[in-house]
Amino acid sequence: MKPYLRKIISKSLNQFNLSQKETPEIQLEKPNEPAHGDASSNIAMKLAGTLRDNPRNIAQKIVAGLEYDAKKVAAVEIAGPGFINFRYANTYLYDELATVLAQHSSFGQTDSLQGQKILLEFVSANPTGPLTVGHGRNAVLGDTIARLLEWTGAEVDREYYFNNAGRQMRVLGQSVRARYLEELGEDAAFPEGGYEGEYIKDIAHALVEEHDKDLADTDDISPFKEKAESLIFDDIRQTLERMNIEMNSYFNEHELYEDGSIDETVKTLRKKGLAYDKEGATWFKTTEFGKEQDTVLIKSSGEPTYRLPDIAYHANKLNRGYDQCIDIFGADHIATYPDVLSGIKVLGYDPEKVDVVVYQFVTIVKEGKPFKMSTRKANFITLDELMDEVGADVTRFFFLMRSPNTHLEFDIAQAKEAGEKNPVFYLQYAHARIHSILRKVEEEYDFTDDPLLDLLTHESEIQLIKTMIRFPEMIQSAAESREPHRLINFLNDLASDFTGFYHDCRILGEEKQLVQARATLARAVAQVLANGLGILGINAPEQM
RNA sequence: GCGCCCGUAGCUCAACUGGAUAGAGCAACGCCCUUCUAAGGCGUAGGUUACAGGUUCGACUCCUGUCGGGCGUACCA
Repeated sequence: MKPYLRKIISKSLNQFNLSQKETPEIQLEKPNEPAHGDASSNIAMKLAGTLRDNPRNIAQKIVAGLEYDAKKVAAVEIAGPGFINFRYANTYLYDELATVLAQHSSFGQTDSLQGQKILLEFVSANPTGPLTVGHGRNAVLGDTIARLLEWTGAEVDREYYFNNAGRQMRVLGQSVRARYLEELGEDAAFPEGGYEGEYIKDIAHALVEEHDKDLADTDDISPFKEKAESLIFDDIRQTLERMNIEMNSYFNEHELYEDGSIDETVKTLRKKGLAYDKEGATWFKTTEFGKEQDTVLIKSSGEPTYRLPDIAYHANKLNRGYDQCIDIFGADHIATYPDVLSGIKVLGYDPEKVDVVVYQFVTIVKEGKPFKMSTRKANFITLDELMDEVGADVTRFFFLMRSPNTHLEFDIAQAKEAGEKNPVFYLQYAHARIHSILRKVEEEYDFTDDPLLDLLTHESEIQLIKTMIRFPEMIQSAAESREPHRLINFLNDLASDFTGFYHDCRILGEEKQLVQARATLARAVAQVLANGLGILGINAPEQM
């Protein structure tokens, strides 16, 4: 509908003989006041400056020049300082309702990103411990954005990037070794800053079962490290699967060393004069890109910092032919990605193709107090524990409810009592309730003719249809802005409008044709709820 | 110190990216189950959108400053 309105407005604007430059973008929005119609344009106000005329006069002229199809638009009004308000015709609403049913499980899909290949990198937690509630926001956000992009036509690959070398993993190996020796009854000094979690003991135990005492005398920590990595990764994969997340690939940072791209990256940076040696380390001249200080790429120990492989990794991704690469980062990485963008630009790639979604931290509230998590200190709540308590649906919903850009407060106690009052149930309940009604309708009626949708004239029915048909537009905006919470807000509105309809309009027991029309409407709503919940990765049960 | 993000109802958060009278959910209070699921609905109360300026037809949204919180500013990831 909006494209149609834009078209007719644009046509009417021809009367002013505006140049390309003078023609503002025609914005249409849904007024929050129903009295202001179904769509509203501020175009007259935008033009007031260039046309040097009163906005209401301009609006008059635009409206006078509008040619529209009465089957789509019922009325056009001028209101307030110069808004042009459109009211949709019911025939248009019935057509759209029919479209929902015709497209069923694909209603809401668009082709705006058709042909685009996107690589979405997320989670990317190193295998040093189980996924915690802190990782949850990243995981769920990434997966849901991927789903949104798929609904707008893109082909999305989900990738998990990790690094199994370096100091962290060394300490992990040492921690496992200490627990291993401990279990064998030998004296073992636990490494300073080691990983204290119970899961380390489980790994050690597995090693004892597998190798008995054979590893006790070796100084090599790699068997400990490798076992830890493999068991922890098994656990991570399982957690992700439970959350309805499936990765297409796991990318080991190590590959970048093996294929020489790390060396290549440094070489190129040097050649461009953007990398140099100082005090035994290799530095990246980030001051050239507006940073206050240069940053270290390779430490004097010879070990690269994470920035270097990060740059090489992004080059690698773009090299694989993706039109766009999206990263999901926590706020703590905010300072690093400008360096990555600078780096790949130097390497000859288009930084515009890299998009970073930064989400703010999750504050865990436990027993009414903020709770600081640390994987190392074993101060954490795992995603598995959370899902044991509230299930995967609530877990996903909780992380998606809020804008990525705000701090998310996660109250453990509140999440636990979620069975009673969690908002996700409101959506699932509406869906289940519709199916319950539809089951009864099927039992009692046998329809042979097509439904007469124009019997749907009640205010609640019209309202419900209007909300429902905004679905594709919502997906579009949620995908573009990478803000899944918009979809949740929309589904809440839809469920709420359905409940209004449910109270105002009975289905069972009415005259047969009306039963059919209303059941058809209800079916369409259930379809949209199911599609929306599907994008969120949440179940849409037919019974609760 | 500097950079990024945030500050909206008692609490947790929305507000279609500059639109018309700032909305939900919890919590509080008062109603509504012989009618398709009360995991629901209706109503009441709750606000100087942190504060002070500015930009314009119009500001929660943009610009400047102040205060408060988070994150970063590492030869840690």
